[in-house]
Amino acid sequence: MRDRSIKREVKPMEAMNNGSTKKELVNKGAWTAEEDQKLAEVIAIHGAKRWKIVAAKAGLNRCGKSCRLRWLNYLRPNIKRGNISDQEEDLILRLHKLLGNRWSLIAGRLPGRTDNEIKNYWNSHLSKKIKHKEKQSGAATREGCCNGQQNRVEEKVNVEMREDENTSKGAEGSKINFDVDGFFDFSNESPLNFEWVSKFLEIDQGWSDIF
DNA sequence: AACAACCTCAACCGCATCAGA
DNA sequence: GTCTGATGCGGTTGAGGTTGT
Repeated sequence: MRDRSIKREVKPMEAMNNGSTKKELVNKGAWTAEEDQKLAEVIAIHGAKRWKIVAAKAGLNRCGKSCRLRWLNYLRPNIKRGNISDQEEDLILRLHKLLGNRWSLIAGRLPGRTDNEIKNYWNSHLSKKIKHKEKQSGAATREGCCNGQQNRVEEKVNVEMREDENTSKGAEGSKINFDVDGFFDFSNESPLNFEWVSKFLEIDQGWSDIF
């Protein structure tokens, strides 16, 4: 994977404002290696929370939000960078079908991947792939296939799942009682435990059977 | 070689939610 | 119960790289 963060020019707020007299000079734009190091050091001491304090302690003129994002998407240990495998791609597709654009939840199922990375991957690769597939299957529909209906069914599943979430997590109206947040609560789970995958695939298969 | 068009991805922005006072 | 600041999330932007002409 390319790392632009070092090559990119840092544009402090001052420069962005054309030298106008802003009280706060907040550093924006790409992070330098030096900033990364400072941030990592401060997080090692104070932990990865209270981002405003972390930002202040690091003395980087960065807002807490920016520090958090940098840590989560880049500096955090065990970050997997580079190509997304076919297996991971398949998983993303299935999870997206199930959850929609809930990138953080999807990322939670892919150890070492960040929500931002998955979101980017989806927008640049998978959404196009799907459009392409739809185009192909759309042609097939005209020849007698029922892909349009299939899409509607998928949409329906998503809607019903959202309703499940919004109501008492197990609404009566839906065909399957499925607690998304419960199911995707990973707090007590090892990231390498993939038992849930088969569980998920079972459910996925269940829907296929229903529709 | 030069330029334009397209692609990728790090980072920002705005909003929603949460937690503490 | 309300207010306020912190945090988290998804959408969007834009710099820089790549590819095509």
